[in-house]
Amino acid sequence: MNPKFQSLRGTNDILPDESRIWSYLEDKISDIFRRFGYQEIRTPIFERTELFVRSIGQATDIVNKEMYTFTDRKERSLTLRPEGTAPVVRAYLQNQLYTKDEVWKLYYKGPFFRYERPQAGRERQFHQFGAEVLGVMNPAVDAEIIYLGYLILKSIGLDNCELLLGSVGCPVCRPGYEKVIVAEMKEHYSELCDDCKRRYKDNPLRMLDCKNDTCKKYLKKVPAFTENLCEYCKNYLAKIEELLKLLEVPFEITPNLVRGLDYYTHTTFEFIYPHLGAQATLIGGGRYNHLIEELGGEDVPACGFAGGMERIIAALKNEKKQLPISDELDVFVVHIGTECFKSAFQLLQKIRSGGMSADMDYRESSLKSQFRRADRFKTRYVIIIGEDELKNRTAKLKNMKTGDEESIKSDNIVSELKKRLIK
RNA sequence: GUGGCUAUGGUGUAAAGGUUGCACAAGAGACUGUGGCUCUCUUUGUACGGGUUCGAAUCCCGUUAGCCACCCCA
Repeated sequence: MNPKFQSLRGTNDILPDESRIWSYLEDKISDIFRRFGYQEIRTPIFERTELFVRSIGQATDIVNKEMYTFTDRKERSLTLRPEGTAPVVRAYLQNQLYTKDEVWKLYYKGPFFRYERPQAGRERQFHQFGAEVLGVMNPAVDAEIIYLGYLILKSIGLDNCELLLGSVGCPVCRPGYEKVIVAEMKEHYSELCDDCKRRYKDNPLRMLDCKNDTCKKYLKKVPAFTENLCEYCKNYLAKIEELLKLLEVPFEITPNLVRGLDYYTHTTFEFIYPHLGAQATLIGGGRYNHLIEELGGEDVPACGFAGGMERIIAALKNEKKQLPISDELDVFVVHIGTECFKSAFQLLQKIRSGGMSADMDYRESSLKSQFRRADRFKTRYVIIIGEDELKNRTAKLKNMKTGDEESIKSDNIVSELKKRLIK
């Protein structure tokens, strides 16, 4: 078959076999967020373009080439949200949440959009969940945010991820360190790759992330940022390390963990699942102390992370772990002959009203094919209504696991099923 | 955005320019009221649009989509 339409590049239909996994994970993740005291927030799918430009950073790849931006009928530039933090901060300011409480712990989940070349683990419409703590500057928050990510991954069976931890400094020490990089790289400028030449001017810190061999060679001589942090930042990072050790979360200090969004300050971290190819980051996050001010609020500190659903599911599949997903059907109603259809249909709805899952074949299929169907649906009990049963005002109840059959009075079917299925 | 690889029933795979075959899945039956196992039968395909050729799944071009690497990020 050649359908007239197909989904756009980088977008996917999540079919029942997959959506079962999605719902399971979403429930599990929401549950953990709630246990940690986070409340859900839902923000619109699109915002003014300027919000993302201001928050993510003019010079970043996301803003420069990866946004789904369009003009609406009033000639406003709008953008499909490429990430979750900026909208949350916007909502926090717009709704003046800070007047109701100094501290907010929020979580979200949903679709996000980036115009990139798709690849396994990278879609144009992808799905993230995330958490933000607004209003507290304390290493305990950073540590808890990291622990939260750790626990989510662990509780779904991904307990062998690597945690990378770093710091991008603060306005006190970052400019100084950028000078160190620039000074060190000055004499090699002509040999740098094109990207690094640009970064040299725009954002020297990003050079540390370069994969080019020549650049890497020279960058090795640059002292690690973790050695050049100001006393405050150094202490802050050390306290997070201390708390993570307390919580028995293994981590690795990465001197050059630079993230692609400009708003980060101090803490940055990433959970990596190494067997996933190039798209290995499952969860990424950090502290963003000046974003709220940048978007027009007071200077409120904040910290958060986001995790990628598609990647987590890919990792889970790679692990070949069985998820405890139940797709069993409680009851399948089998009918024989036109006469019995009505009673079967009525009974079906009664069973459902009684709180059990039930289905039937709406076609007049053979008994055999109805049973085959019941079997495929992993049915626990089959109810059979035929002419004999109709005459005697009874139905046959068959336990599909044991094969046992018994005859039951019509009036008692629902209660008998309940007795067996609902504990 | 750059480079490379790929596209055959619903799914997974064969056919080295000459009849699109197999397995699984799906449907019907093998007992005139009973599923899983077995057996039989049936349905369904060369991604789309051009070109080369007597003849194209096969060669060429374009489109679309997927994959891989770069880039970036969740």
